[in-house]
Amino acid sequence: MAAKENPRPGGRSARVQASVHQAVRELLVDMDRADVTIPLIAAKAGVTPSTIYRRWGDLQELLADVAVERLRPDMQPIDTGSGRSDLEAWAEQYAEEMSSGVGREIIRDVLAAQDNANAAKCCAFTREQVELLSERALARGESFPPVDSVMDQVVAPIIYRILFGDEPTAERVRGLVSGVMAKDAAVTPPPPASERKSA
Amino acid sequence: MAAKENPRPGGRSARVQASVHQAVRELLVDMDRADVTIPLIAAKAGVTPSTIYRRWGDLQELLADVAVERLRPDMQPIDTGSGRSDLEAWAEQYAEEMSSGVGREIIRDVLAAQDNANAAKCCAFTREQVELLSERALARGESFPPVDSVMDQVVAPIIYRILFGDEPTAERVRGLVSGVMAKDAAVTPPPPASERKSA
DNA sequence: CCACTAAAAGCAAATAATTTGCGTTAACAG
DNA sequence: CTGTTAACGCAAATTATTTGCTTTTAGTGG
Repeated sequence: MAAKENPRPGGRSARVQASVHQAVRELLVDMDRADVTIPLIAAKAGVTPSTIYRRWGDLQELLADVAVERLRPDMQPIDTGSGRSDLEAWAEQYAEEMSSGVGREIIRDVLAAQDNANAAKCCAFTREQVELLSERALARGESFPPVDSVMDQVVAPIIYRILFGDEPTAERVRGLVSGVMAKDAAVTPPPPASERKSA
Repeated sequence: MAAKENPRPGGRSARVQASVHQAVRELLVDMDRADVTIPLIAAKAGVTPSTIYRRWGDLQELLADVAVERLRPDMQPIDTGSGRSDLEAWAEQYAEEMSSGVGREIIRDVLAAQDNANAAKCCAFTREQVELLSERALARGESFPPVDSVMDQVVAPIIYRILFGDEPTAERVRGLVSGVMAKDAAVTPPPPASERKSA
């Protein structure tokens, strides 16, 4: 049971949550993850440890809660003109962010928690980004592989390699993209095309 | 720093390790993971807690150490007659084992540890199995996709889905296999073929 | 605007886990 | 067989976690 979304969204409760989250983020900047403890976080956030224990349960849940926020995409994928190069650009940036030291730790924090709601959420964030790319491409009248295929054949391999100790290079990422474009573009040829203007 | 491979393989040290591992496995059978503690394990294993702390560092490392052993393949992939159906059979079984409750927990334990040597090891186990399938197929004179492709396009999506909260169905697994066979079989057409008999 | 209610926070005592110093055991080398 | 040292056991010291109770305060209805 991680922190609920909005048990009491007003005032104090929200302030405590924000303060604790910020304390965690700040501590993680210049400390090893293994040295971060709940009493430490509590002291820095100006709350009592029992508040954190009652609300988050344990350190892993708290870290997962903080981590998932950092995984929330902060901007739209850049528009490069074509679906394929949009996907390439997005995937390369995604791989780079995720394979950085910070990225790896964030992923690990999300996955280490008992509660996998956070993991699902983080996966959903990624999927939304891919859906956005897809919609953009289809709106242009281009073909684009099914979102599931992109998740399976581009996102999954990137994350798998990161988790299991290997770093995906930009070149390899391009290879993944090229694989999914080659295979599934044929499966989904220009569908409805433009659906609002030329009706 | 997880337990070293063989710091002093003889007698006592090995006995302690075996005893601790077994205690962990037994406890995990009928307890929630969140309730398993090091003092508990120590008591069951008949060692003092400080021994465990000194050797493994913390609970997560110990769990990861135990988990990776359970991930070691215990048998050869079954031989069904063709590379494709071998891969299909293997992948389905792999997906099933990994997506069971136990399987998920094991994967999580491996990934949650700071030390990612265990994760790498577990990935290597899987890769070895795939390599075995590949060698078998090539020895038969069949084509078979590159091992990396299978890891990226079959293994990675299975694990990704499991980790992020979604269960890969047998049908989907077959789809993944069929994807990798279709795409990469062409890239690797019957190579050396049979290399020992007809030379 | 003023109670009322209950969720969330604070505080402090009790319990449990972790760390650490030091003496002991036992694997391995010579 | 003896010396050396890694690994273990024990127990005290430290630190983290849980818990009962009190206080604060957001949300609600008079």
